[in-house]
Amino acid sequence: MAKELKYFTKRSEDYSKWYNELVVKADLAEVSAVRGCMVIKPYGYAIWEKMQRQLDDMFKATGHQNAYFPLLIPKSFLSREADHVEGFAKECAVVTHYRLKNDPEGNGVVVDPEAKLEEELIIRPTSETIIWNTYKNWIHSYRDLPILVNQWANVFRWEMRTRMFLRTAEFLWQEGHTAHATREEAEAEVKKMINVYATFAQDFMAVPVITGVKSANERFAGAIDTYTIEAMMQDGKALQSGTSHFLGQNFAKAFDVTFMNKENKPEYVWATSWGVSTRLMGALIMTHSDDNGLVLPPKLAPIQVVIVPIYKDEAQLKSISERVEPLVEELRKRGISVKYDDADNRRPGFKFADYEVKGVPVRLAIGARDLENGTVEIMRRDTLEKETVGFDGIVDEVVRLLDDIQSNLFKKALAHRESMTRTVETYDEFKKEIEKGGFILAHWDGTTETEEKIKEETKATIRCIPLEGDTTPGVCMVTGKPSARRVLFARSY
RNA sequence: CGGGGCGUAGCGCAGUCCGGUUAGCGCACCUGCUUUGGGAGCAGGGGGUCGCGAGUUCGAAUCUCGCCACCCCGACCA
Repeated sequence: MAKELKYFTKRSEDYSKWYNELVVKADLAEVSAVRGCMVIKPYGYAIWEKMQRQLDDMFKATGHQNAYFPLLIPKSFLSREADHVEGFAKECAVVTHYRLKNDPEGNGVVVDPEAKLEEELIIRPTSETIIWNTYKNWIHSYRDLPILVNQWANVFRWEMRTRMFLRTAEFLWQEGHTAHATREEAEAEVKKMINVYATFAQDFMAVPVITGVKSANERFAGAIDTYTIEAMMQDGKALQSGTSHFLGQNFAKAFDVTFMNKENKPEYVWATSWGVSTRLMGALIMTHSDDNGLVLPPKLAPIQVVIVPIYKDEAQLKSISERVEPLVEELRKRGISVKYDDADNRRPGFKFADYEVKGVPVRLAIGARDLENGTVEIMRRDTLEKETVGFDGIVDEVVRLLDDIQSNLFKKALAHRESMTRTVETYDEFKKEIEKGGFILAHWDGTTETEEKIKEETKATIRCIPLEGDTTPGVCMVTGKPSARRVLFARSY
């Protein structure tokens, strides 16, 4: 099976380059003509749609509804919450005019200087402000609460450096924005949603994650607490894959959103927000893929099974098709998405390689030889193992295999993470270990100064204070001051 | 914004140092024949503002100056 890599930079040679090539060659996305933006191609978008559908079901199951809010946000809204604006002010696209006109000098069109807006509009980097400005009108009584709303949308941040899926100027995401009568209820919502994300990542993406709380330094601008799921990529770097924020009453105060409680007294509303983005696509790619291309977990693969006929002439194709069509139907009845690729403008070898690059989990190949023997060749993308099995019972075999691939991918990713997670006691040890990549569990005194020092000297940040795991106290590896528990360090994307 | 790199066909690149035929190669594309159980072979064909602008020169992809774009490393990144 050792095959020359004709199309890829090896993963081990240049991880960045491998990733970029993979995204393009698996037909997921490409760099667009617009600075910092990305074109998501149909195949990539199909994966995103599967993620969307699953997440949306999970949101509905936890009592949420979808709504939609404007793309443009009056600049003044962003001045309301001081901490919040601090995190975004510098990185937003601003709309200043509302009209174009023909260039008097004949060079196409120019911005009409007459059409200057009195108040500039900001293209949303996130929607807290416009949503809380709206919630002010929706909320008057405790009877109006809770509001459990989610929005699927695009957002835009003028990032200085972009990478496909991981950090693009424009990206697609969902943002949940909930309003509650009590602190306890809001805090429970925050935890509930980070757990939804963790479940989704692990059960559907087959990406193991560590759930935890962000340090003060790393949390969302305007939040009291930020919960996160952190995944480890194959190169040992961490990827923040989803966040859930407890916003306290900060936005309620900034937008003056109060409700009358049962005692007829006004109170500020408690808020949460939570989101995952197309960055999850990056996590998916960087967790499972190999030197032959993309590897998709069956639950998110747009095509779960591809069937490739091998034939010499029309007559052979016809008899193969007659054999395959009932199989396709049978598989579809079992809820499996199947593609029967009988295109005659590509040779089988090309198709094999092509579906491997695209990460299709299971491939069936069937030719004249198989027709005679009553067999079919079956290959699994995760291990690239193939075997020839009897045609009868192939449906059950495919179902079993899809299941097995799904759990195998998770196990593999988990084993990789475990093997690259270490515990260290001293700062010297830390500095040495961080160079090898991966997660490091170490004691920290809880101060921003120490965190900054570590970041500056090692480029590692605190990914989170895990909710689970070893909670024994100790002393900070840098300052020797007391530490409540070990926290998770890594270099990150 | 700092450091480095790059810009030549749809994509990837050579040619630039040291100016001189008609600007070249691989992939992709088109046509034909043979092929089809792991990215087919042969033959033929199409496709170029050499990033943009100015300058030097008999002559510029090549030298000079200016500008622009993109990529990488930093800074930045709820």
